Parts: sequence; structure tokens; C-alpha cells
Amino acid sequence: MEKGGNYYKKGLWTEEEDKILMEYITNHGKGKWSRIARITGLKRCGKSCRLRWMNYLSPNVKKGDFSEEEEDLIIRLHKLLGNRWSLIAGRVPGRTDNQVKNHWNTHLSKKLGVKKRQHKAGLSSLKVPREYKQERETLPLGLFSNPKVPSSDKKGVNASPIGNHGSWTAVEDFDARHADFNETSVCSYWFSSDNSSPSPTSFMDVFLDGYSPDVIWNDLKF
DNA sequence: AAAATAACCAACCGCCGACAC
DNA sequence: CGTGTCGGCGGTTGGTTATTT
Repeated sequence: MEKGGNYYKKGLWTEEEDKILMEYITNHGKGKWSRIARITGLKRCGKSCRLRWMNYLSPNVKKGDFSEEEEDLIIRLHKLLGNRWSLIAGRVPGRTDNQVKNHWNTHLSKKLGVKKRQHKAGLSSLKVPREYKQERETLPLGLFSNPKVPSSDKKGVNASPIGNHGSWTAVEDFDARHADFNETSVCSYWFSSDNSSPSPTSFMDVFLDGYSPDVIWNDLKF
């Protein structure tokens, strides 16, 4: 019944719908998105509810224009990670993957003269372990934190998936056949390695420009 | 002032991996 | 094992708003 036909509403959310969703999350917490429709009567599918919360209603979401610092960070991270929007957003406090993606597509790609789809190849094969995904929200935001983000939103966690994730298949074979140590392949290596501090120079050059390597490394533990 | 075009961005879609049964 | 469900991700769409003609 629920799946069929037009049971679920589509399109923009109304204030009333937002209110219902907020109320549900206040009472039950995040997760179990697909239950929301059943419990609240909201005619939105679980995915839609999750997206609305993640991209708009969550108090962690920062509204307003991107600062120069944020843009700079996104450009750097995109150069490093390609279109891994969730990873990039994870390092830009208060910004969601959708925001980052939209901002890139509408502003930054033009600014940089980047053609669409160019970066798909980069780390597209990068697999992120579930533990990391679960912890992503709680990554330390330290270095690049925007003062506008309430400190209560920065859940300090020392989680550092790197180092105990030799199983990361990201790199699959690291494309060893064509390994020419461009930024993305270096990054692939970086992600896949069991080494605790692999810091290929070319990668560091690309990413760290303007930042202290120590600070970056301490903060950027994927 | 009106129409056409461009820009923006919220939300949808399809796919995937993890997990429970 | 296979199957179904769920949450998550990246690409894309389409409605709205802004700008240009």
C-alpha cells in the first residue's frame, strides 16, 4: 500500500511537514526514517524525511553563503577527493553534501573552469568502511571549524579509521597498472595504506598548500 | 512591462552495501 | 546461501528566482 501509487507526497516541504518531522525527531531521535510516515501520518517516504532532516532541519546545518575559507577548503578537498561530496562535506563544518555539491556545480566549477564529470574517476572506487560512515558525523571539526557552528555541535571523537582498516578496498588494486602518482592515485594509496602516516609529497603539496601539515594531519583523519 | 534566458538549489532517483531474517 | 529492508551516496531534475533582452 505505502509503496504503491502516490501514497507519498513529493516536492517541496511545507512548514507543517517540517514541524511534524522535527517533532518526531525530538521525541524519537534520528534514524528509523521509514517509520515516520506510519507513526506521524506524514506522507513522506523515509528517504525524503532523512534528506529533509540532513539537508535542512538539522541544527548542524549552516545556512547562508559560503565563506572564502569554505570555498578554498572545498576546492582543495575536491582536488584531492573528486566528487566525494559526503567526504568533502564531512570536512566543511555545518555544510551538507548537497550544499557542497550544489555550490560546486553552480559556482566553483565555473570559477575554476572545471567541466562536469571530470572528477568521477578519481576516487570513485574508494570504498568507505561502515565504521567510518557511522563515525563521520562525529569527526573532530577542529581546524576548519567555523566560529558560527555551536561548539555543542562538535562531538569530539578520536575515531580514526585509518590505521586499523587494512581492509579498505578502495583502491582495489590502486590501479597499479597505470600508477603515475597523480593526486588521485596518491590519495588512493594514502587511503588504502596501513601506514599510520603515509604522506606522499605530491599529495601533500596539492592539499596542504597554505596550511600547516601538522595541523592538517592531526585534523584530517579519515 | 513582458518575455526569454540563466542561475540557483531543494528534492528525487537509482544504485549500492550492510544487515536481519 | 537468497531475499527484503534500510540508510547512505552521487547524479540529475525541475521549480523558483534573478537577470537580461
